[in-house]
Formats: sequence, structure tokens, C-alpha cells
Amino acid sequence: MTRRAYNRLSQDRRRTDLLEATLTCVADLGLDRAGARQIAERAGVSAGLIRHYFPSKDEMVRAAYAYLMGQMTAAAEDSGAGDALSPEAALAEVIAANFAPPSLSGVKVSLWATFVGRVRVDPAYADIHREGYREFLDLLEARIHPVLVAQGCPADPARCKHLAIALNGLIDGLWIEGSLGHGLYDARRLPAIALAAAEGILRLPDTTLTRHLALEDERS
Amino acid sequence: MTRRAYNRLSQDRRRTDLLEATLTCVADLGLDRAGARQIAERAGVSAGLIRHYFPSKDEMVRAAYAYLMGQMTAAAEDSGAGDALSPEAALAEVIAANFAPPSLSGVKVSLWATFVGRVRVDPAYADIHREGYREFLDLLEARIHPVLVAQGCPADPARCKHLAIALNGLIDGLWIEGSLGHGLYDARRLPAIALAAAEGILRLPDTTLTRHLALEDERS
DNA sequence: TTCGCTGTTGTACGAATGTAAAACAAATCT
DNA sequence: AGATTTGTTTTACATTCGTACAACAGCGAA
Repeated sequence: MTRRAYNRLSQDRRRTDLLEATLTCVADLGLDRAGARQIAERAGVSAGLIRHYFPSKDEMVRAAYAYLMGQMTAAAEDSGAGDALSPEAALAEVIAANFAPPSLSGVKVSLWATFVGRVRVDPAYADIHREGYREFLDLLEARIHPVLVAQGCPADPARCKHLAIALNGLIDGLWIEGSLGHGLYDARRLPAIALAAAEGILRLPDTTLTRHLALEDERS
Repeated sequence: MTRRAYNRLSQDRRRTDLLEATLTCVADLGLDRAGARQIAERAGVSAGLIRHYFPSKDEMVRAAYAYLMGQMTAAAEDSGAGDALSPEAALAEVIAANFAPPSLSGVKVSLWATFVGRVRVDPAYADIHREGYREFLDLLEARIHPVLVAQGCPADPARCKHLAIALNGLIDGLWIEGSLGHGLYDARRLPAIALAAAEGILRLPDTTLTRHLALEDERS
């Protein structure tokens, strides 16, 4: 029997190919059915190669989780940091970005949930999760503070942190249910719902954040 | 070799034993390592018995998810429905119940997340999830409406629904992060954070909900 | 060109998986 | 008490899993 033709790829390229194939398989099949052979096939590679890049399949899955979280937090940190926006617009953009593609994605939520299911059991997953959560919390806090001072609201660190925790909860919960697409309501209303709720949580005047909705629609 | 001693149980008892063993195994080991043999052992039963109660192991896992969601929604519907509380106190209780045991639980979040990870791929999981989500949404809406009218706020159905969606997101997100116990802040502050944020989302005066916090502490 | 290196494939193996079906025992019925 | 039913265990089997390892092939260096 003749061997399969193949071409050598750079280490980094092959590695991320494997990681992305892992994510695709986990999202499509679930953690239990995402076997080494299927991941390798999806990456266009034979199964034995996995052990050449990762000490074990479990470690590869862990690395895939870290890879996913890295992508997501990087995307979050990019949003609302572009030009010199007003503090209110920047905060609104960070919030609203979670309710439009690519953040709003059934695949991403499936992966996120699958991995979160292991946080309690596997310390490595717990570390990755904690790190991602902390980064997003810090980002929110940094975006909240200037808005509060600009609006003349109390902005002591303790209050900012509590508000960031609440805002993060709101975003997470809405993002999950919205991305799952259960069809109980129109997901296109999520940005408006989220921004209005954020206004309330921060005790800002009406339309302080929601008035930046139309701008984003025009820009896209 | 002598056979194992055993005693017959009622069908319902054996069934729920198997379902609870399934949940324990999934929470402790993850979906992939929760094998039929381990679940059976945890239920004090031999592996072959599973097929006597469920057409397949996958169907048993699905049934375990439905069982878990049934427990959780039943617990949610009980909270704040006891005696003749004020609308504000009833709403506060429904919200705060999510941030104290038994709702606030690492095991429950792990299970919830693990199963949500299959929603996108398996329609049976999607149905169970949608049903539980809808029920909690309806419960929140029913608790929100009387508060709004009592406070003289606008309470049309569309607004109530949007507020329920936002409030559910807030609760879900805070519940997840709080139950995972990442140690980034003291989880005992969650009820206060959640109630204050809910006040803001509903645009209620300060302490409308939070003043019911002390009462709950005293009662327990 | 030839050599050496290493990324890659193919195969093999033990363990674990879900499931089927036979053997058995405990309760129920007559 | 004996017969019957059925909940339960046991054994068996085909499959799949993760992994180890030897063989091979592409590529740069000499």
C-alpha cells in the first residue's frame, strides 16, 4: 500500500490547524465523541501526529480552550478601542459587540459551555477560565469608570468593581441565551436590551448608551 | 463464582437512582468519562441494568438533563411564592435565591454548562433547555409586573418581557461565575450586587429590592 | 548528489466503551 | 408449595479509544 502524500508545514501553522480542528470537532460532536482520529482527519493529518505536537490528547484539548479564550479576549479588547470615541460610545461598543457576529455565535457558546463544564474538575481549565474572566472584568471596569466621572456619578473603585461584576453577568447571560438561538425572541433586539439594562445598572440617564446603537448600524 | 446479592427496588426509585448517579458522574468526570459502568457502580447496580430502564446510555443522559432542569425550575418556582409577601419582596427573593445554596452550586453549574454544550448539536437538549429557559422567563415576568405597577412605572407587556430577558441574563451570568467560585471576589456579595443591578435595570428607586436582603438573612 | 534530520504516516496493541443476550434470583401469583 | 414473571447480574462481543513505535518522506546542509 502506498503512503499518503503530505507537505510539511511550519510548526505554528500545524499547531493552530490542530487546535482549530479540535475546536470544530468539540463543537460539532461534543467532548466525548471528539476523538483523536476525527480531529486529525479534520486537520488533514494522520492521528499519530498529534503526539508529535502535544504530550497527550487531553493536553491538546486544554490548549484548544486556551487558544479559544485568547481569541475571544483579544476580540473584546479590540472593540471600542479604535478611534477617539466618547467614553459612552466606547462602553456601548464593548457591550454591543457581544451581540453581533462573530461574538454572537452558537459555535462559540457551545465550546465555551463545554469547557466551563470541566472547570470544576480540572484545575487547568479553571485557570484558563479565571484568567479570561478577570481580563474581561478589568476591561469593563476600565470602560465604566470614565463614563461615571463624565456623567458625574459616584465612581469609587468599590462601586466600579461591583458594577463591572454585574455588567459582566448581564453580558454573559444574554450572550449565552442569545447565541443558542432558542427562538423565544428576536436576537436582533439583544443589543438594545443589553444597552438599556446597562444604563439602568450604571444608573445613567436614558439613551446615554442606547443612542450609540444607530451609529453602529450605519457604520456596518 | 457466586452472584452478587441484590434487592429489587421500585421502578421509579431505581430510575431516579440511575439518573442521579448519572448527574454525579457527569459532574465529577465530565461527559466523556462518565461511562455506563461507572454510572452503574455509583448507583449500586450492574451495568447491564441500564438497558432495562433506558433504550440507550445517551437517552439516559438526556433524561438526566431533563431531571436536573425539572428540579431547578421547580425550586425557582417555589422561591418567593410562600406567604403573602409584597411584590417587591417576592421578586427580591426569586432573584436572591439563585445566589445561595442549593442553587449556588459548583456541581449544578458544571452540569448545566456540560449539557448546554450539547444544545446546538442535539435537538433533544435544545428542547429541554428552551423549556427551562421559557419557564424561568415567564416566572420573572410574572414577578416583575406587579412591582412595576406598585411603583407606578410603565408596565406594558413588551417592556416587561424585555426586562425579564435582561434580568434573566443578569441572574444567569452572575450565577455561573459565582458558582464556579474562581475566587476573584467574595461570593457572599453576589445577592447585594444582583439586587442592586436589578433595581437599576427595572429603574426602581434605590433600596426597593435591596432592603429585603436583611430579612432573608434573619429568616435563615 | 548524498547525508542527516525530523515532520509525518501507518500499524499495532491494550484498555475501555456501549450493547446484546443468556443465566439467574427475588418477588408475585395460583 | 410450585409456577410465573421480571428485575438484576453476568458474560461475551464488536467497536473505538489513546497511545507507542517503526517505517517513511520531504527538506536543508555538506
